[in-house]
Amino acid sequence: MSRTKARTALLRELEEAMRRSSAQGVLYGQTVANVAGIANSDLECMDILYLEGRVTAGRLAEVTGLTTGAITGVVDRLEKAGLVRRERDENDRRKVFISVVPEQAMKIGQLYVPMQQAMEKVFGAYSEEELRLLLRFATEGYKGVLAATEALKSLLDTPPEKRSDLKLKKLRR
Amino acid sequence: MSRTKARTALLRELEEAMRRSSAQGVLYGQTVANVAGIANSDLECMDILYLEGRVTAGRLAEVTGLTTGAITGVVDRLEKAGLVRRERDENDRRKVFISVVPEQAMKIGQLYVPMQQAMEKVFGAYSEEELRLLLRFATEGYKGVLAATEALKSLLDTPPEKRSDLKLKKLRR
DNA sequence: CTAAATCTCTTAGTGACTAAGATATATATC
DNA sequence: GATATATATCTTAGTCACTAAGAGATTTAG
Repeated sequence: MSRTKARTALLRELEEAMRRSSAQGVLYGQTVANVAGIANSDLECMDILYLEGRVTAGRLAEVTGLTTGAITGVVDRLEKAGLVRRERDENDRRKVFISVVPEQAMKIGQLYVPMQQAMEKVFGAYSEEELRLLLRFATEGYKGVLAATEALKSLLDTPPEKRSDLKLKKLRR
Repeated sequence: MSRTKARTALLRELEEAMRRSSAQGVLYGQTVANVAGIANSDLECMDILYLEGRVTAGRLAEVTGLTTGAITGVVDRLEKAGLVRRERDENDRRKVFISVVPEQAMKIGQLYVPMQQAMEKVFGAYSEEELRLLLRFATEGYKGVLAATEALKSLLDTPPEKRSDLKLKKLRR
């Protein structure tokens, strides 16, 4: 019994700690956007472009969950800031590929240096085996949160009379 | 050397996994706000109220980094939704305390159930000792990110000519 | 008692977003 | 090959949460 209680307390602490560090991570991202002088969504798109390389406007809309109209605005701003370029696909001229301008984008990359250094320092204190445990946890955690998100979204498709009587708005993705 | 390389690769994977799960966590929060039919900041304030209990409008502005004007809007919306109540401080009648209406707020709490279940399931696969490691990591990680955020913000106070030539906007916190 | 400080709210203006539809191009059908 | 349908992006009009600045209202200091 005492064993179980200790574990319960540990789990609560863990949840709290995870929440806090996650919230702080969000704040870091917002600060990066602020310092770079771009909107939050703009930074998110830069991130996607960095991960996926050359990507169409429609794909950005898909991944971010924004409308194509909003993406037009995002790309306009990023282009004006010299961070990305629009390139029409020569095979399918309806498509517009967005690609980063590496020299400019690198300046944004610089803003992640403090974070990387902090993380290096933290990771430095762990053995390789411990790091593997952390990796396993991060991977499983991601899957768990993804599943939870889907579960939550599916509430929206449940007819309202079968749900709690919260006032609900349409979800936009 | 091969040892070092393996570790480097592990670290990269870890960073990537952390980033992904963190991004998914943000998405979960946005989904909660969407399902509840309130704005993101409104949910953040509910969160603070839940953690800190009865809190003044000014304190909400402080913690969220929003202006007091924005908080007036947040509280207006939350009050209209029946989630919080405004109460004037009888000792200092300039102050307005905000407190949650438990019955209504509980409905929002329900929206975190899928997440909690997912997390329980993930945590279930770990021994108590492993959980302690995760807690240590989460705690240290939080501190690291916090420090990194401060370091990044301090760039803003550095005179522009000593910084990279990024176009910068004023930060708002 | 008056001046300054503190706390919230109001006002005017801005920027990112959505929904709906316009435009341009590509694909399928007869 | 012409016409209809589908696809990809952009445009337009309107909305909503936000900021900056300052207007009450009340408290604290001199």
